[in-house]
Amino acid sequence: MTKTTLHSASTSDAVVPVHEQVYQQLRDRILFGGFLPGKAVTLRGLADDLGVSAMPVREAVRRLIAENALELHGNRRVFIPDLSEKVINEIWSARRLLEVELALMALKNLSDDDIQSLQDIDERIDVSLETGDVEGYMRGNYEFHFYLYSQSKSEVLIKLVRNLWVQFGPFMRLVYGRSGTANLEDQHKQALEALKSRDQRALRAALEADISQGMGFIQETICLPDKV
Amino acid sequence: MTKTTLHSASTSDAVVPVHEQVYQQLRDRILFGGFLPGKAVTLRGLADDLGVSAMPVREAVRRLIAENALELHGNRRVFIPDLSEKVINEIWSARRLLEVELALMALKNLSDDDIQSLQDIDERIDVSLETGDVEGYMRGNYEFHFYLYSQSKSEVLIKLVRNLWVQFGPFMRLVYGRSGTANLEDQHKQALEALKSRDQRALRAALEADISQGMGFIQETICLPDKV
DNA sequence: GGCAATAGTTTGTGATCAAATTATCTATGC
DNA sequence: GCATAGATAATTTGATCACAAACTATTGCC
Repeated sequence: MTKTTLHSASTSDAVVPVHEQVYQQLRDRILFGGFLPGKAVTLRGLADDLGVSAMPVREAVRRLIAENALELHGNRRVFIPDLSEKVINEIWSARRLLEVELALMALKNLSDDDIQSLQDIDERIDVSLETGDVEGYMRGNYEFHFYLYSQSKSEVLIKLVRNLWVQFGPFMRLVYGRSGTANLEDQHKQALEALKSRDQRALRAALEADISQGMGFIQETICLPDKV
Repeated sequence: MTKTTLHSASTSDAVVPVHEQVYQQLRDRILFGGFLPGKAVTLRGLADDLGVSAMPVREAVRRLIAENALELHGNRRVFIPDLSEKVINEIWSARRLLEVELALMALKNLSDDDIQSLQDIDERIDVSLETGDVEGYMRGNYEFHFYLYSQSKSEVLIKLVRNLWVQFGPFMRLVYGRSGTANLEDQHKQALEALKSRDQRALRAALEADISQGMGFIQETICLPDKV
């Protein structure tokens, strides 16, 4: 058990509430595979884990439930969602719909500096892939996609997409934890080429391939009967 | 096969927690125009208003903030969002993207009984339009759309769309409160015709017209300089 | 008379506590 | 040996309180 201590930053004058810090930490852990799908969490357990009282955890958890990052069952217990194949397919098509749209919108606003930034992120992803750093890869992948999407300047759509990402986050870790990062093809290279040449059709194809790779892996893992 | 199962199927006598009831009431008020855009709400105020303590309100409000139905400012105060024209346009295009997709998916599963149910809802909408019952119209409109979308069986997309509706709910009331329901054309008639004839193209056109009418009204109202 | 400092009020935040609910463990009967 | 019922432990839920930040209105000063 890792006990993390939350302390207010002494240098920053902006006081960020504890429930906000708890929210960020929990969302990060969910997004990047800190929890296993289907596992139950308790308020007191999380509170002890994070070194805070139960109250801020309550608010953060309530928020994460609303964002589909956590699931509240009829028993009043909170779970990491264990998605069915059907739901995975729904997320898959929703991602295709929304993220392609976001990427195309972003392409219009994208500067050369932005492309360079994306390339930098992608190089860090390559390093993570080589060293087998699963969490590093997941963080890099998230950063790559949302850096691109942020250039669309469409905060509304971005929030919806983030809503999807927190749902399959725990599964991504499962997939990579099982099959490793070795046989992962970096689909971002083609996306970068499409961005450089301002090719909408190629960008759409690259993104759909990238999404299909990720969600396809998840779908295969779901169908396996064995559990960890 | 003996008596009752202990742990799983005890949903019959489901006791609904107070924070859940508060959430539903507040969401309804937001969806159907019970609050004005830009207005601040207070936890104690809402608690007194609903006749409950502050704690359940805190949880419900935190949840609504996560769903973009309420807005948490840096002052830590909670507001009904006052959307800019830019955000309205983002919601507009997001609605077009998602709701057309949902309607087309629903069309595949739609039975004749479903179409009859939609027609019944639409007749109630007509009554509301004639009597100038703004809230009745808004509830009927919501019911019509989400009955249709529910037949898509895509819970994930539906949640995303509901996330959009709570955002423009307060503005709809502003629009209809200002211009009345008299000059509202019922766009659902064309949608119903398209559903009956299973015409995808016509359905898309009808839905886009319906969405454009609503969001167009909002956009016009936004641009007006006067405030209530 | 206008502006800034200040006191009083309001409000969100976090902690603590009691009651209700659910899960887990244990013992008992068949 | 297995299932069921009761007892115990763990957890959520809702209420209350203390505190700090923010807002309002007043007062005092130039």
